[in-house]
Amino acid sequence: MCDQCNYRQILSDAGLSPTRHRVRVLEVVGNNTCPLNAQEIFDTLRRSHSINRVTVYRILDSLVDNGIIERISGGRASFFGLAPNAHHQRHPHFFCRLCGQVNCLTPQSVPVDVAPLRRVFPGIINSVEVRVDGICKNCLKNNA
Amino acid sequence: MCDQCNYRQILSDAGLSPTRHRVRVLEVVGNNTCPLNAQEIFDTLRRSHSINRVTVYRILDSLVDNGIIERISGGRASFFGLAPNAHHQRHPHFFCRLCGQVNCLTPQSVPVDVAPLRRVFPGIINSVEVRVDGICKNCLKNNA
DNA sequence: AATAACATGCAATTTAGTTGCACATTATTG
DNA sequence: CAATAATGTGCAACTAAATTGCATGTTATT
Repeated sequence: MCDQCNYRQILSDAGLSPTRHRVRVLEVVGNNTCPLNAQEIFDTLRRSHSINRVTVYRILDSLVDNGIIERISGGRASFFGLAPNAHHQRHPHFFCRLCGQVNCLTPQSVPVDVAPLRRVFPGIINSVEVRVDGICKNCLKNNA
Repeated sequence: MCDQCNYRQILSDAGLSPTRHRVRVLEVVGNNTCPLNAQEIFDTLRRSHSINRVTVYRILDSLVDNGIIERISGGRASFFGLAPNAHHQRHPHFFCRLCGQVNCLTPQSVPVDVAPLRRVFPGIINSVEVRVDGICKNCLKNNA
């Protein structure tokens, strides 16, 4: 979730022209409190605009490739949230295997230190995903 | 990779009868130096034995449910490796987005501390996955 | 205005995994 | 031991998620 990001600016800075669709996809991802999967993003967009499912997938791919958003794995689908940047610290995610929702955890909740790996790793490191799997509070209550 | 594990014993201890197929699936997963996906495990097995793809999926699911092996996400598929146990410390994995291989990193390379989360998390924590994405040494060389 | 480059839509396809049901094998009981 | 129950496996069909090829539309460059 971001109140400080200028999405058009972010796109332009990355060399992507701020087309209607790209801006809208980025708004949906950026304005949501938790990561969404491609279908949810598509469903949200189509409620108010005409857009194709494939276009959503392609835009999500390019936003990930440009480091604007990040892909988070959860169950069999990918979820998308704003990538770490000046306003957004990197943080881990929780995937509930019952309801399938992905939620953000605080950056402090699962501290990781990638520095040791960066010093010795002979390839390129693009991202580090920390994902906690289990059962969320709500599901625990509802299925008790 | 494990030289010290008695796979039949591990299965029995978990309450799973050590059928041919289960023992073989576990051998393939346990004897490999890096995690394999379901298709690779199936392809390896069918070279020497008659086995169905669905059976492989079902056995992998039950081994994961019983905490014998662990599921590691990489690209669009799941990969499988021995779960942490007496002989195998928990460790992070590296997913190369070019060749699609998953490799094990040393436990020390990306230290994580789940304790802070465990103290405050209101749900159930089943597993914590640390996955580094990027480009591996080989692909870096071959595509330079 | 012409052209090139990039973006989008649509249908078809692929990949990874799942389900339902029949048959086979193993375990349990009388 | 046979009878029965429980578990395991195979096969065909199905589903969800994502991708591809190609036509058309839009934007940028000369």
